[in-house]
Amino acid sequence: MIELEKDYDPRKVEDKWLARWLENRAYHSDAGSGGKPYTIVIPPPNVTGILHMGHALNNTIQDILVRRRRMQGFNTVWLPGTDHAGIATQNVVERSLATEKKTRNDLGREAFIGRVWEWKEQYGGTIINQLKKLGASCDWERERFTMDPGLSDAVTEAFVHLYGKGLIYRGSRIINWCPRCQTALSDEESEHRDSAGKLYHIRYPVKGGATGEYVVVATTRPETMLGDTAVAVSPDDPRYKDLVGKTLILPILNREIQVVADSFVDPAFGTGAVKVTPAHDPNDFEMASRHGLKHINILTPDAKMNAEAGPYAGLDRFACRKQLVADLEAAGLLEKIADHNHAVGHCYRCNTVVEPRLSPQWFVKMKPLAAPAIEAVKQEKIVFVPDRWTKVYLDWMENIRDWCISRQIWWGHRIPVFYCSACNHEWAAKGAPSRCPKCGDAGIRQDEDVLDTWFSSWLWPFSTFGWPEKSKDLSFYYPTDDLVTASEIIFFWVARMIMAGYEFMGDLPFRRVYIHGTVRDDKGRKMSKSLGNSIDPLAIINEFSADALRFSLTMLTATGQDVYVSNEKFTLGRNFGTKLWNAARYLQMQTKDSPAMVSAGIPSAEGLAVLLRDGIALSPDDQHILYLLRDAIAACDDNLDKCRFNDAAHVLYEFVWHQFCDWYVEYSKSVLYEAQQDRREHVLRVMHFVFSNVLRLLHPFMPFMTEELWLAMGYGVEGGTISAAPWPTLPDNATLAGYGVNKATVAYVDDKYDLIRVGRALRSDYTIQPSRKIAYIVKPVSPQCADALRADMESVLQLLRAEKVDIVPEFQPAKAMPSGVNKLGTIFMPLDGLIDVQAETARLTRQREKVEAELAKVDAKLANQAFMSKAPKDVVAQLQQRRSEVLEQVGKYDRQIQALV
RNA sequence: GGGCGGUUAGCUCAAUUGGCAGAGCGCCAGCUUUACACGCUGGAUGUUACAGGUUCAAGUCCUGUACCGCCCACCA
Repeated sequence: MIELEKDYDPRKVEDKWLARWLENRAYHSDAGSGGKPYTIVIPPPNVTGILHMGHALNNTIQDILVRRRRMQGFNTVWLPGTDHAGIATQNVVERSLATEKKTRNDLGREAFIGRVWEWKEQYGGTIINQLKKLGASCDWERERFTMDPGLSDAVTEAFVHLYGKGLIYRGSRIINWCPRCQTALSDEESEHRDSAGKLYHIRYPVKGGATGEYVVVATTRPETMLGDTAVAVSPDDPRYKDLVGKTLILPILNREIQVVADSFVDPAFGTGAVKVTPAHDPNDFEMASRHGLKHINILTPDAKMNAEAGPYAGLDRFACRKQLVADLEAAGLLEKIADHNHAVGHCYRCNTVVEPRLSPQWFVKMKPLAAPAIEAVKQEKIVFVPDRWTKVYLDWMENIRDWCISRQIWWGHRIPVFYCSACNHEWAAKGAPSRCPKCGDAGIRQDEDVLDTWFSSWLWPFSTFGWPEKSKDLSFYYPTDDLVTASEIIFFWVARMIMAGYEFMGDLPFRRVYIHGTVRDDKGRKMSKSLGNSIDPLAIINEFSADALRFSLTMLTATGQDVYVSNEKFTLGRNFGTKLWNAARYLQMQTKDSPAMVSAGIPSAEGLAVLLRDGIALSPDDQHILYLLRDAIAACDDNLDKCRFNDAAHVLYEFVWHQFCDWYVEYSKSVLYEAQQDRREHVLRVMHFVFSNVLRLLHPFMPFMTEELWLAMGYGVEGGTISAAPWPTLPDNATLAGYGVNKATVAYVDDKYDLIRVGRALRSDYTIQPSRKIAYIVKPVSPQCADALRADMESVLQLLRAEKVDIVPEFQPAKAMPSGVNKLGTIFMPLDGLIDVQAETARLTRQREKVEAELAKVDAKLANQAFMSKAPKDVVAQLQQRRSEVLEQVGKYDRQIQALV
């Protein structure tokens, strides 16, 4: 044993263990080196990221899963890494360039990418180090980065494969364009946000019509009219029947445009006439292809008006909107401006309003990839926890649209497509070809675009294990077991990984997806930098400890529900840690003279048998705590199996604090302080046995403190680790009985504790100083109870803090005496004339009223014939049992009140 | 517009399959009880959002309403 300091110093202990774990390669796994595999791949945080509460929760959950499996003997690997986060990282580096008054164009592509790598080398390890501080038991030797050579190779392989199958194509489509990042975004990367906009009603004069003959169109983006090539109306709209086919004059530009009929148009919305801007609206684009309309792009990449915008060329889109509206108004062509709330797309990286824009981009055909991924989930080969996400996933998958994978940025995997300038041949290839495979010309160039970051992430579960090589790791660790992530990322990542798994590996990427809630502030708002309401997990680690952070988060997060946190909430985990620490200290102090007793805490095949070495029978309290320990292990396992992490933590919290500390340790004091040596040692054994189990059960939740205590208590050896200790299992009921744990005794102890509570309440009601030892009298309900209590008197005295407790079966108090009723009997507190008759009458009357109310309730139920005939027997029996108890108590109170007057 | 989640003690949340509504924090009273005041003992606190329904029995199942939140969506 290593003596524990009075105060736990988490900074010292956590730093120490962190260093040792890394040094000892404590969490390294080798393929095939014993044990069935258990695999988790981390959702790779952005390399630009810093640890926030969402990460803390996400990784704590993964660590709980992984640490438990490791202790259960699985060959466990938790693979860490980071994501190159194309746009986000490029933005970060561009910002730092901006401080030097430079742009990426000043550097050129190659030099800029060099800068990004420099940045990555310098700051990219931040979040990994923060994960280590959290206690994440990743196999750090396996850390991967989505841009490292192996993964880049996987990306090219995947691209070439899909290209070869015709599942990747290039086409001009309306895509979401971020004018600030100057790149296309996928549909998922454009976040729709409700905003209070305007609906502008604009008059388009009819060519050759009378003065004042207009078609009025409604639009939220008036500046796009500069790109209009038609106006569409519903074919069934009587108002416009005669207009179809006619020509309108586009105001300002005086472009002649046709009126076309298209069933897309909803006659009930706006004016029933829609301006058609094929180059800046996906629906209009569709309409244009149906009617053979021209596309006129009016925007530059940074969302300024281009030459097509005539007088507005050069203006920013919003400035143009303002000017155009003013000009229309001056020309009498603005009918009205109505308020209109609608959702506007924003760039998920920089929050700029995205602009739908016609642009040549690369796409992946998703429908064929989706089919097996839908099947897998429908057949429950892959399950979502909580189950409701299954529907969200399936809805999205069944309506999946092609994925825009090209980005006009520099940081990322360059699209491996090459063009021959001699023969215009286009092909995809791995490596760096030097000649056109078709004509042999050396004049070739590679596509300028890079791939969407998620194009590398979707390969993560197998690219990290060496794919496309058929590595030993890959065959051993794949498919992975659990994926733990947040709901935001189901479409971005989870769904795509499932598709990639089937497409490239021919097998599912993971068996279970646990979706946890979002961490919010105490007002329910998402934590964000701009709101300034973030709680920094590292600040919590510094103020409390990593264990406290983890345990608190786990306790507070109901399965799949959002969690609201504030600084004070982390005292929960801190206080629990302190409790555990002090329990350990107490145990150590008591064990000083009997060091051998520690052996009961050392996991061994003997298990409980070690307790019985001296042939001493287990006391009722011993039996009780062992029984509850068994229950706690069972409940903890069950909850962890079901991803009910908060319930699992709660079971342990309750067991450790209230069962072990408040009752068992308190009981043990009488034995430890007063009993003879062999009984002392016996109790110490039970305590070490239980405590050792507790430490192991808690290890996944609070790895640092449990590791420290494991060594300090002497359950482990110097240089060892609790993660190598076996996960607790306890014998079933029958075996437990074989060790002398008797279920009836356990039930008796529950009743005994209840009796003690009644006795304590008496003392409290009469404000008797705790230091004053009371002599109680118990009138037992039966001779068996009397025997049990007599045999168990040491425990009763200790827990009741009583001087003595007389068991008097025939006790009839001669005078009024405070008392309380319990299953085992009535407990009296003789006070030697101190009783205040009035106060006591009031107290008893109050208590009687309570019991009587319950009696009335129970009686009403029992009188209900329908209930009696239809309710199951055990429910009725339970109620009848309760009735007799309550009835008896009412009678007791009556008699006591009687005695007072 | 479609979908999902939530509404339970002062606060934050639990409550597997319908079967005596719980915990933490806070609150009240008492405590230098020799591990722990980050503690111990005792205590108070509920029209389970609302309105109906099913059932012997509803926080739990069904129908509807209100409010809060999230996700998806091509009504310009």
